[in-house]
Amino acid sequence: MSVTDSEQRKNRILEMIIEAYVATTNPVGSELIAKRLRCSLSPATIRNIMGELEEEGFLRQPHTSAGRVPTDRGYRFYVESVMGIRHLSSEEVQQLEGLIQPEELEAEELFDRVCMALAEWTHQAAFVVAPTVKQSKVRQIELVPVGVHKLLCVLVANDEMIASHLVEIQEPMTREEAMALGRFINTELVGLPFSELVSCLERRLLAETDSFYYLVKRSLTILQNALSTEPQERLFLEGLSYLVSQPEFSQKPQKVHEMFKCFEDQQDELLRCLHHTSDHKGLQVQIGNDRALPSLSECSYLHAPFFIAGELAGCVGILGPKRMDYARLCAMVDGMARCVTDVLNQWEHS
Amino acid sequence: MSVTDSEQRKNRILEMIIEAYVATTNPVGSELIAKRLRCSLSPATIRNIMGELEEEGFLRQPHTSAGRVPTDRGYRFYVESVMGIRHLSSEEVQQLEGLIQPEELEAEELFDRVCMALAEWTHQAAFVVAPTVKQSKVRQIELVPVGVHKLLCVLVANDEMIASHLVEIQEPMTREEAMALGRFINTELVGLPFSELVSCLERRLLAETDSFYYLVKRSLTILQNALSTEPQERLFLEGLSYLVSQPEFSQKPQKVHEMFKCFEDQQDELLRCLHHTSDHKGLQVQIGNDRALPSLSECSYLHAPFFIAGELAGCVGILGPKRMDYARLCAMVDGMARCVTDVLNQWEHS
DNA sequence: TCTAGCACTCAACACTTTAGAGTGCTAACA
DNA sequence: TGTTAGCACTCTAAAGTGTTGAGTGCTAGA
Repeated sequence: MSVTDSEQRKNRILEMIIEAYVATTNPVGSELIAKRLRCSLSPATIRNIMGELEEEGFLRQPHTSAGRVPTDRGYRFYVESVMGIRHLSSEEVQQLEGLIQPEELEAEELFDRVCMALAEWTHQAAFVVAPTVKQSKVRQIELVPVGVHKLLCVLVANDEMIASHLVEIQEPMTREEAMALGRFINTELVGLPFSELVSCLERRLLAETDSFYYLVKRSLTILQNALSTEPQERLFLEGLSYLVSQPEFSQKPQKVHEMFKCFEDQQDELLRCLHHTSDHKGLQVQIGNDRALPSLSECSYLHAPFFIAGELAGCVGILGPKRMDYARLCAMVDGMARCVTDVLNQWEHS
Repeated sequence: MSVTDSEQRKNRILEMIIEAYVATTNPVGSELIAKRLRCSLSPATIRNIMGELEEEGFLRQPHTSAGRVPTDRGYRFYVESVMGIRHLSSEEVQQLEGLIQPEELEAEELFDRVCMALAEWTHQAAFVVAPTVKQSKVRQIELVPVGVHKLLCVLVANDEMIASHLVEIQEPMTREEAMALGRFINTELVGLPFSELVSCLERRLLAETDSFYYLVKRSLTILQNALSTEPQERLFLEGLSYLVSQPEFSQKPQKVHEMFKCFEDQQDELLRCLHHTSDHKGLQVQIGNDRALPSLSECSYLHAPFFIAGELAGCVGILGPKRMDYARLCAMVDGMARCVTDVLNQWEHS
């Protein structure tokens, strides 16, 4: 038997162990695997191989007389080298698009639906990290006086994102003044990234010779105020009940409490974590994460990016116990991300 | 000993049992109560009284040789007749106002903060049922064309509530047309309740002689669309981790899963439930609720209304296990509700 | 009307036993 | 050299047993 043959067999056995464990939550013994292999190998041989896999750090035994359980490293190896990702058929993707296609036009509504649909579909806690206007460029900004000392500032980005913020203003502003200011903003600032608006206006203000000095100053105050409350990105989170009902957590209420505390109080941390590992490469799998978020050390999350006009815009993903059906769920998350990209780009062109 | 004396004593003992049980989660025995009463009665006498309380349905025994535990009826009686509500001092209310007073001006932000602050303060899951523009009257409506086929419809109510909805329009609309339509709406419809806008416009449309026929028709389409996606009221929910960590639930993962499923999928039902029992009378306590929401049968919730311009606007409350410190929590919820009323009315007058 | 005393009940805990699942090792076999 | 049967060994989970102690209800007497 060649070296690669033996390696292949080992991988196959690791795969079977992981799949059996994921399905049953029970440590997997040599006999079960032998049975599944239809007598091509005896339990004793399987045991030898399992011993090797344990030495290499892919498996471990909860106790002497128990079967084997995958380690983080085992899962990781499985995800990266062993499992096959089934891609969704185009019919499945179309069905999915029907599911999330909202009648309304607001991006927020779409992301919310995507998140709920993903949770419902995978029976796992699902999340969406969504972009906000702050990541795009100005298409249009409208100022609507509301009452005497308030101004509703509507920010429209070139990728259909919309945000509106109420801003307090010291001196009252008439509708005409608001329109003049709006005209100024919409001729001078269109096309700039929202993230650079403030610094750009500040620069113009320093060069005091600007003939629009007063307009620049006033827009700066308002936009600074409006943009300060606009987050960089938004997190949608749904289906937490699925997380609670996982057998590995239902015996550890302490763990569940920690996780929920984390969702409530550490959203920034959580976002940073998801964002940090997300890049253009596509689907990502994170198995456990002791360093960044100890409360989620017993969880895995997997997420895939979606794009607007070819640019990375955000990601969709799920969060579950380490013991999850990676092959199936990867396909689903990946499919959903593609689907979101499709829908967003249909919007773009409409 | 007169009848009322004996009744008073019985109530005192019920009170002590409930308070001891709330504090420890353990069934309460006669000896403990006797000790707390500083030897004014012997355990045997207490036992007799406890026996009576059990016959009357206020207490029950988990098993023969256990202490007593309050029944729903026991809690109810305690809340209605026995416990004393301490009201918050004005300093405490002021402190509270400092805590929730947001720097931003949006009502949504306020309610969100109130909800989080209440959860943090009480260490219970907290909720706010908040009004939307649909419950108020039109102060101002602005139409902002966004792109070619979209219109942002900003609804400003006379009580500072603001909502904006993106509406798809068939025929493109210029900025001038939008302004004309806006002028029409803001002269003709101001002061009407948002809930009656559509029917009012429909009536005018039937009387075809209206000289503004075209404007009426166009506003109807737009407002119908904008208002259809505006909910009647919004539910804010925070601090669910506190619910998870209650000892009575941490042993019943099934229950926790049901509760979370309910929060995720039955928000309407939940809202209806909270709204139904909320009225002008003030603080309300619901102990268990088997009929309406079986998933929350093990929970109590208590909530107090807040007002805008003297009108019932919504409520704030908490949700926890039946075994909760009603006296303390009632005072807190009541205080928070008053505080919200104060803040909202300060806004109103500013 | 209250209380001391007593018999009774039952959950909780510690302890023991047993069954069985699974292992590692060894010697024999292909 | 890789595979396998056999066997001793380990350890958990479940079931059974005995003991303890908290708490009760009842009764008779103050």
